[in-house]
Amino acid sequence: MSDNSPDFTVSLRAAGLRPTRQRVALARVLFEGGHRHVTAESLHAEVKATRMPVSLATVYNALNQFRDAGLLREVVVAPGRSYFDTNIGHHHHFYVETDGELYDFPSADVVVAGLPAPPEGTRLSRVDVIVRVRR
Amino acid sequence: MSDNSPDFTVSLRAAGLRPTRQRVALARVLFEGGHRHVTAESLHAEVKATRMPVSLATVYNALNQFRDAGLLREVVVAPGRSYFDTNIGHHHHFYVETDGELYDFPSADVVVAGLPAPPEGTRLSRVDVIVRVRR
DNA sequence: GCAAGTCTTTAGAATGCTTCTAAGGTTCTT
DNA sequence: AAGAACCTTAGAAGCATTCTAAAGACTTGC
Ligand SMILES: [Mn+2]
Ligand SMILES: [Mn+2]
Ligand SMILES: [Zn+2]
Ligand SMILES: [Zn+2]
Repeated sequence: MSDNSPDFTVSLRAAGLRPTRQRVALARVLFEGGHRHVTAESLHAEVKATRMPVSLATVYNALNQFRDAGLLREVVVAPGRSYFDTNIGHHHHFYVETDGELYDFPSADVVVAGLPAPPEGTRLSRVDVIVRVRR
Repeated sequence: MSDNSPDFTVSLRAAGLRPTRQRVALARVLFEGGHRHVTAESLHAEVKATRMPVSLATVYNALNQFRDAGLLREVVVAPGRSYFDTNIGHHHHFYVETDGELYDFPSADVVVAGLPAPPEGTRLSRVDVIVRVRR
């Protein structure tokens, strides 16, 4: 590579995924700017606009693979409304119910204390805090 | 009414809903015992077992109406996985990702402190804490 | 570089959950 | 009891997501 763009080929390979044209194009849209909250549909629209057509099935495949590889996390806010989040650090969300928008806020400010022990035989996976607001 | 069962006719009417046979049968299954987490499908199976057949469309209609009336709350834990919760008091949830079970825990024990102010022009609706665990 | 092997993409079909349609039935009001 | 309003229902439709299987792309060893 002779330019200064991040080498998604390397990170995809490190995640155990072949760096195909489609996955590289999707990774660029997802990870080149700041943090993003995308749906499969919105990402599909964006990547098509880059003149690298990718099928919707491939967008779903890639999002699920990226999530399974730890490159993304999934946030479910409402039935049939799932966002993929490029911010994989500790943080929580505002969800604006009236228009479907999702905003981050750092978990550093928030204290979630006094959680009971997980049910017998289970191990903690993640604590999601979703603050639902309306306009 | 001559027996000692709760009069769902009254609570349904208070919620602005006609106490039809179907809604009363559903209310009985939902509210007669302790708190419940049901899906449309699971409730449909239960009410059919009471020999009062109700269509699945009616179960969906009733769950949405009960929720809109504040008799139930909806908890979305995963894409395509929505529970209706008869516990409408303040509490939070353990979600066992590996088998789809949902358990309550009281919010009294839990402190969620330091939440940032809601985005401009929005009002707080609810704070959901979902503690995800795996077996 | 080339072939073989493996993995990926894709269009379109299928799925699963939820909502809609519109026709017939129930409940409420007078 | 009659009219009006509302409710239930089967089946169709909708929507997000996954599956199928055939064609294409990437990788490895030569
Ligand atoms: Mn998914
Ligand atoms: Mn619903
Ligand atoms: Zn986020
Ligand atoms: Zn609950």
